[in-house]
Amino acid sequence: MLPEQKQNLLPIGKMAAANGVSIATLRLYDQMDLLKPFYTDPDSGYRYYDIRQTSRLDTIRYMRDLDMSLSDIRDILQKEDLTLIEEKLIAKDAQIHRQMQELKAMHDAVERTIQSIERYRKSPTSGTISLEFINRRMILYTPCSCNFYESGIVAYEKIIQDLRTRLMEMELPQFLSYSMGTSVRKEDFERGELVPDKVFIFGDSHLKDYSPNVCLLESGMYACIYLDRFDDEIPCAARLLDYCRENRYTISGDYICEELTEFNVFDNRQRSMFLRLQVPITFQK
Amino acid sequence: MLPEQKQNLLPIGKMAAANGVSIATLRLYDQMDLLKPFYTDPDSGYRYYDIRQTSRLDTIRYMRDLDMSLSDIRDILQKEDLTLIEEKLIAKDAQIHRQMQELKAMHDAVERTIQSIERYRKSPTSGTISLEFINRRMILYTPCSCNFYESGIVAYEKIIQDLRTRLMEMELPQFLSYSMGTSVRKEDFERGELVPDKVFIFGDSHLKDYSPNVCLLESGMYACIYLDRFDDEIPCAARLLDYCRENRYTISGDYICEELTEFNVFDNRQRSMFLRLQVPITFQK
DNA sequence: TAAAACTCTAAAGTTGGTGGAGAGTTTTTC
DNA sequence: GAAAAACTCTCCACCAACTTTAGAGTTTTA
Repeated sequence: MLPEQKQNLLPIGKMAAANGVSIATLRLYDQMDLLKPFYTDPDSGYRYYDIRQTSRLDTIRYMRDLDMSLSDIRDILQKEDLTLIEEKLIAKDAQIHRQMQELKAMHDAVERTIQSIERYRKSPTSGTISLEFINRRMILYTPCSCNFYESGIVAYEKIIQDLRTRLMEMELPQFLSYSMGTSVRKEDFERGELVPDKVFIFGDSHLKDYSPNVCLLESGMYACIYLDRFDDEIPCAARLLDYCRENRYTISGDYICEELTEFNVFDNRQRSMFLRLQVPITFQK
Repeated sequence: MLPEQKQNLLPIGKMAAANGVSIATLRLYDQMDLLKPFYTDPDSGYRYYDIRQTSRLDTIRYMRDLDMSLSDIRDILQKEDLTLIEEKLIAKDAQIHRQMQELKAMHDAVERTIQSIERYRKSPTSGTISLEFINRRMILYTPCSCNFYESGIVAYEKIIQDLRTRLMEMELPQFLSYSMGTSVRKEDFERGELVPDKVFIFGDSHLKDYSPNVCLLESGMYACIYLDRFDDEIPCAARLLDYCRENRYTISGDYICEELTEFNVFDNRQRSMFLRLQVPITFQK
């Protein structure tokens, strides 16, 4: 090829710079038959592009930005079929929609986690008793067949495992960003016996669609006590019961142990967590 | 290790099933020091996990779902620093925000492209003259120093190249999904001389923030003629001018040649495009 | 004509996995 | 207690869409 014929042709570096892609990318596209240089010098192997090839490169980059695979793009470009392109674009649009929903869910999960870290940081010292208004909450539970207060942590973990599979079946992931809890029936708690009734996770509005094993905890005033070790639960629950009696509060529902994990960073859950034991109460008139 | 000590330990397959990950993934996490099995048999090399390690795995999966890299996750888990985790999460949240905006932009671009394909499909036959109301449009332009009607397509391509780099500098990608155009000043057009004034792309509302070289085309009635080849522009423009004169329309602004590319699938832009030549007009009272 | 700038090919690295081969180990079944 | 089934081991190759590097050759500029 004569030099004057090359005047409208761009060597690979110029072509790359003009289009904001790397030289290696252009070589890859050549190799993959996506964009062949207008002319390749048979002696030196140098690639020369026609300026007008930028429009095809545009198309490729456009589709790549839309996250289509190179082989898909090659197929589309080879077929030169407008209907096919339109179909792919419509499918892409649907996919973008889904991705946006996923991102929204991710955002919610991150927000929840950040809030829970904040909460952990500002949690009261162990032993603090408080009276709080707590909003309505949705829970997803597993009924408790064994008494893990007696049979130990391993039994508890097994039940959690059950909850976990339940969650996985629902395709409701991000187990982490929900906090967990256990409940004891009002009657048992009032007798001073911690017999576990349910193990559950607190969910958000997503949860309400999945009906089985989901229930509502009513909003209301709760007597609460904070602690930072599982081992202290039984004595603290007793203190809470005493507190309610001293103040003549009427216990109006089940006892709940809410497990606020800081962030499950460590291999054992024992460290870096705190618990908020709570009973709903009403006041005697 | 004695068999009874293994009773609370899960071999890799059970652990994988319980957490909805693959065996290979667990092995990878082991290798990458993300999650070491609680016990590894020194003879057989078999991995045994403690049930409680699921919480760490949760954390890893959570961060993976948030698209963090394994090495980032390892660093976070090693540091065990709550502040660091929170920082990362906040950064992640910001990134999710950006991604959502990107997706929005992608969606818009896809919509635009689909519309332009529809439009191409339903375009009138070449030579059709029409009177249309056209809405206000924003354009990003490059002033035209040379007359490509005379000096040919290569000069035109060079100007487009200039526009392209301008767009790239603005980090406004997806050149493809905007249609292009050229304009001729009213006075020149009325004299029947096509002297190019600007080369531009039509943008949407994004564009208005970037002030230099952006301008507005007012809404109004336009006399238009459709054609499907660049070569026909000059005679068609002449026909359009005649048409305006015959009907005693007053030309109220610059002549515009709008290049509606179907989709830049092919190496040369010539094929599969159509043009809409247009002049804004007012009616004599 | 030399130096600088550019380009070539080929191979390896990147990330977060998946899949397979061939060997060894545990558990189940008879 | 033996055989069969199920499980697990390591090591290696593979995926996409590049990026990076090495070592050699080519073109442009001074």
